[in-house]
Amino acid sequence: MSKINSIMSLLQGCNNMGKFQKIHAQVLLNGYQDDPTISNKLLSFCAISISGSLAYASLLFSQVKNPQTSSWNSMIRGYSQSPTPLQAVFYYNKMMFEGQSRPDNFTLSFLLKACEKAKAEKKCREVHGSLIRIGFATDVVVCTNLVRSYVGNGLVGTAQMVFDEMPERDLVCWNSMISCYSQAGLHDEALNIYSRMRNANVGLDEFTIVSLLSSCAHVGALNFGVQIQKFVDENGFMDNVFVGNALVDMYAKCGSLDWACRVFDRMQKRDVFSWNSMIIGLGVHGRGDEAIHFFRQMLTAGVRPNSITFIGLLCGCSHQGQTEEGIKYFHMMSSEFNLEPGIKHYGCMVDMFGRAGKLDKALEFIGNSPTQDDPVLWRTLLGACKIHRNVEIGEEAMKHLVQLKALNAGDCVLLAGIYDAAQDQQGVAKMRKLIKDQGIKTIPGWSWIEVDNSVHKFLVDDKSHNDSEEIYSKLKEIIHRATLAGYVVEEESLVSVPDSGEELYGNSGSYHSEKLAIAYGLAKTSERTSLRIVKNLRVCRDCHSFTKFVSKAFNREIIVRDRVRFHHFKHGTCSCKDYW
DNA sequence: TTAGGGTTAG
Repeated sequence: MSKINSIMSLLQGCNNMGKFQKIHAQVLLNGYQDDPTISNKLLSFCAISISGSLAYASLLFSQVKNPQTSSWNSMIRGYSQSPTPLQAVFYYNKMMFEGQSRPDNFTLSFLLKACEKAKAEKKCREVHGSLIRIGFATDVVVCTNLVRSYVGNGLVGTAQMVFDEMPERDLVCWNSMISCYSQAGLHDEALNIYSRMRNANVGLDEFTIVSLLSSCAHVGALNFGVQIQKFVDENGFMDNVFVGNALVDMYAKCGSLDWACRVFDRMQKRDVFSWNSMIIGLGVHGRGDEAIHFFRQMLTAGVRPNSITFIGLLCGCSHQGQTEEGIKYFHMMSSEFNLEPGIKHYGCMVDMFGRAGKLDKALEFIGNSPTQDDPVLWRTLLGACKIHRNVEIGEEAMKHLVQLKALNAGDCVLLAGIYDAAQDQQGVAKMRKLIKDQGIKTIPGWSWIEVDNSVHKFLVDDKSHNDSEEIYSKLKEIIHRATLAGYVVEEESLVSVPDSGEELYGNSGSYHSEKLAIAYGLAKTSERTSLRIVKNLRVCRDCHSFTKFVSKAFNREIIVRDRVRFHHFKHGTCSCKDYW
């Protein structure tokens, strides 16, 4: 074996910098440092392998005379994966400036990865221009990287355009587009891309399935999720832990905890994602004690919890009013698992004490949190003040929201409700004026329901649906039957913003989106079918009471997922026991 | 003998 070959084989087996430095010394001793094969190999080990060192790679690179494209690629690739991806852009600029070597398809792929990670939008556009000029606009891998880089920089529309113009799209490319939409929270779009993908005959694999299931989970598309599970079983994809986890999460988020459990039990291998999905699922369904039971099993199985596990646990304790347990797990995070509670864990605690009526304790937790500048904590407290009709602490929370310039219409509506309960009409008027004068934006409320594999979305007083007439006449019948069963309209807050088209609590005379979704569901599904509704805001008291009576009058189970938890309505009662 | 895709919170 020649000396060069023996050095190459030593490098092949190298797995730490100590060994590497010895090999490097041999290279220098034999004067092989300018051999392109050797120098490339040295560089790629330092720049790319897990046990390498980018600082050492930079040093080596500075000693290479006239580096070849592959050497530049090693540096650009190495930095694109590092915590300082902008350095990759720096090396690319240097490469172009020196002009000795030309970038190839690999250079551009690594560079686009760096632009995605570094949030270098301008550079991403520039690379787009370059790759067209150099002739890589037809390279499916380079273009897939371009699409991802645009999405990573928030330019979803441009990414879609690049995708649409690609002359050839393979399975990975389609999967990328779906996962980009799914990760950007654009779940309708992710599901729509899939229907286009089916026509393209590229097939689908585990990656496709995982992204699709994640989108199904977010929009509550249970029927579609069930179809995917059939496909999973037929193709033996259950062995894949990602697929199993995504199925568990989909069922839990679609309100089917029994099915989530069944999938969980069938899984050959479970990781922290599998356990977290179950714990969070149980927590948001208000089954905190079962979440704790799963947590104990998780520890017995030797799986280490992470900070998300504790969000699930604390959320479960909060919805079940178990403050003592909640405090225990909050402290356990740091004392037993070396996990520092983050702002979201403090948020769970504020919510937990707030719901339980321990408003002083909630206030104390905000004071102890890592930052008091988070509007979410104050908003949570304000919500609790609404439940417990506490004007003084409510005003305190409001004061902080104003100071943080984070006030929204929902906050004003909450405080108006608190004033209203205290029969302080001046306070109510003050809030109404605040919304109007400051032009505070409201979040449109909507609900959706999946019937026959398609999702139907409703806004407040929505008349845009094709079956609108039928929906409204059904709603009249439902209100009549619910009233016979004991339903009485609950007018809550007197705040309303006329003509805003927004859904605000107690906007008397109008129909909240979930009522329209329920009417559609009852009109279009057969008797005894459960209705599953997803809502982007919290359910108001009136709709909550309405849904209870509808479940009784029509003998239907109605499962509503609101912004923070699940409500299972059956025989006139709700699983949250009116504690929400 | 160098490239592109996946899950939990928010």
